[in-house]
Amino acid sequence: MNRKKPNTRIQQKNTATILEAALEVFSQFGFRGSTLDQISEAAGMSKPNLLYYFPSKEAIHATLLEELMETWLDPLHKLNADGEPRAEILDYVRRKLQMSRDFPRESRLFANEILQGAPRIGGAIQGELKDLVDEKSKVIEGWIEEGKIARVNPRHLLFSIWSLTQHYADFDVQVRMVLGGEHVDPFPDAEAFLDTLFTRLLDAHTA
Amino acid sequence: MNRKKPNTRIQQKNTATILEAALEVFSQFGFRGSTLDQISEAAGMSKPNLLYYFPSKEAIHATLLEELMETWLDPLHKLNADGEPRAEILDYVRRKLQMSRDFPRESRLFANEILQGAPRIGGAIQGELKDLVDEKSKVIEGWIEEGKIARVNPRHLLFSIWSLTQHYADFDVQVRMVLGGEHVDPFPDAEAFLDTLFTRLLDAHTA
DNA sequence: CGTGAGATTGACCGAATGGTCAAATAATTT
DNA sequence: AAATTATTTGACCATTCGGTCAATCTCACG
Repeated sequence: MNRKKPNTRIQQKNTATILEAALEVFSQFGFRGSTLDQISEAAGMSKPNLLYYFPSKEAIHATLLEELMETWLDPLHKLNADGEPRAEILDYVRRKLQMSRDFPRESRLFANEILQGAPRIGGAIQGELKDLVDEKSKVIEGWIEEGKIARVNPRHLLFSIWSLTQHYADFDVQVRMVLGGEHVDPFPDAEAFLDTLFTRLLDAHTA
Repeated sequence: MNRKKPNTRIQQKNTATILEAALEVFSQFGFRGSTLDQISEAAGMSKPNLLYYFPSKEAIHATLLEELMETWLDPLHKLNADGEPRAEILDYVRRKLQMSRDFPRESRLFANEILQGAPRIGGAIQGELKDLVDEKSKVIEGWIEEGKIARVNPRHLLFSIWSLTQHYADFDVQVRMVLGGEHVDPFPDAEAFLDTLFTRLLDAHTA
């Protein structure tokens, strides 16, 4: 009766396999640039079998984006108003950078969606994300008023954290090409750089 | 005889119209996600007419990317080793941000290409761009050694400038949604924020 | 073992895609 | 104005696309 929840082990395994393959493909080519044949090949099963587990290409994509939004908002949720301001923000930066390292495909999936005008997650952006940003901006504003961190535009501070950290996932290819060999791991240097950057930004003339 | 250069006025006008339309479409949907029908409709001419001026979909895309690379490298070229370090870098940031405001589609076209693994401009990235970055990194390194700016990783400094400025073009939709109304212009605040950010980053403990 | 529900796929469909071609139209030249 | 050349497009083609379907295969359970 319930068509949505995977019940048997086979169903669980296959939906997971499909979503994994779809993430690989969608994150690289975007929704319209990806084909069910690509996904089915990546998943190692026939195209009709994909559509046995998901009603359509769009349903697969939608499921991925749904899961993504949770993962995506989580690090910001953890920004604790009662914590030590500098440490809270620097930890947030580190968590976001870690996500770029560990889940680059998710980052690219998100980037693709936004690049195309957020046609499928515009609601979540204007709703959940905006609300969360409003809330956390007030927290940051409070820290500024208390003199705990230097004065900055809170919303643009968040934008800067997103862009700087996601850059290492979304533009990974460029980063590695510019740095030289492909064997190079940019992340240690990136973390050190971002640490320095945000420390200097937030500590400025805060004795 | 010469099939590459637009000679007559009609040719010049039409190739320009086509490239303009193609930029609009490719920048939103990426190469594989865009269709010749979309482009021909956006250009206000028939599909066979597109292919009268360009041999293929790929040729249109390639032409756009070629033009783009010049535009893209130009601001960094202007970073002057003999100028005042802080002003040079801040001017570079402002130029890049201005490009995000004035040429957001070019930025998205570039982002799409990199997201897909830079299959068509990988060469230019490993060649021209890497060389330019190597050169300018030495300049920045020199400024650091002279004590003109605070110590930072020059390459990651450049990455940070790219990511922060391009974010306002590539993620424009998200930025506007999070900030509230669509009538809001994020750029004045963005410029002020980036000014502050890089000033604090580069001035730190440089008496 | 048998059987029936669940899982899998080859063959196929209509629509869309990149691209061709011949015929028509508009400029340009003589 | 006639002839030549450049431009434009409707009709078409082969391929690929998302999706369907009927026919199989598999496997848990009696």
